[in-house]
Amino acid sequence: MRHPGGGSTSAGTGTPTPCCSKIGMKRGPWTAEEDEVLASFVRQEGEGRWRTLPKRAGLLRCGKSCRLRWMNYLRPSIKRGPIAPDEEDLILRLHRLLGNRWSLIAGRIPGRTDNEIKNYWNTHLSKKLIKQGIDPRTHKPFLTAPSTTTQSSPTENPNCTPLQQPPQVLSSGTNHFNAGNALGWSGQVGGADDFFCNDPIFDSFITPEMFVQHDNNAAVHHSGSDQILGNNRHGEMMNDPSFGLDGGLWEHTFQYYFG
DNA sequence: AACGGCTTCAACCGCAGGGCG
DNA sequence: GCGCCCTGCGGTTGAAGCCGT
Repeated sequence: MRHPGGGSTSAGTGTPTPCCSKIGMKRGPWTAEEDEVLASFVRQEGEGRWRTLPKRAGLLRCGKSCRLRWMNYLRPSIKRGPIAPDEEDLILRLHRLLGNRWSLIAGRIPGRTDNEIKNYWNTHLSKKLIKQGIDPRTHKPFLTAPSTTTQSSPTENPNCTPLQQPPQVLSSGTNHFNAGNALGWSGQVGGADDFFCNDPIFDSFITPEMFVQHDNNAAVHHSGSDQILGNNRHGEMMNDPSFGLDGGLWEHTFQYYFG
């Protein structure tokens, strides 16, 4: 979409970037024909080897673009349609827990992609929180409310107490979560009700069974290169060192909340 | 109907991390 | 240990669509 038909260059250098740098490489929105070629090829050959996939599939796209298109649009498990209220609620709570770790949040919401959730957050939820006088980065009330007219109660849920220390994972540039940071933060939460706001909807999503299921998924989907469909992200999460069983965030969270 | 501002979201960019020789 | 390659992630961009005038 961006710079359709143009080539990308490294910032300020004028040298082509490795991706999409070849002359004749197509950019911008995908056509239905390209979608069909990519989808049928991935169904046949499986995911992976994205770098060489365009050549093998006969697509004039870079591997990165193919991967993104598949992950965010063509995967059969992708759920279409608007974000449901319960999904929105879950996103809010997971974001408070995880910060801008969109892929992890998406891993907890079946059929939704990290890109979709990221977009939804930036276009809807962050604005909604700001309207309510809540800092979307910290999930705490603004010290000085941005708007005096629409100011509501400090939290959207009366049962929900703002966290005493939110995940400080927001910085400029690429942002990789720090497990120790997360643990330190979770360790300072006043209690289980603070952590998950004593919310039945959240409880219904985050259950002990989910962790068992995701662990199993991890074992299955990381057994080979054919990491297909949404469950891969769940497995990825459980394989994330930050979330590993040896003192990882989810382990601590699980024990903390479920005893 | 035409126009301009605003919003949405698909797609791209740059970087980090893991695997491998 | 080092460098290369590949994949995945989060941030950013801008075309397309929406909406008010």
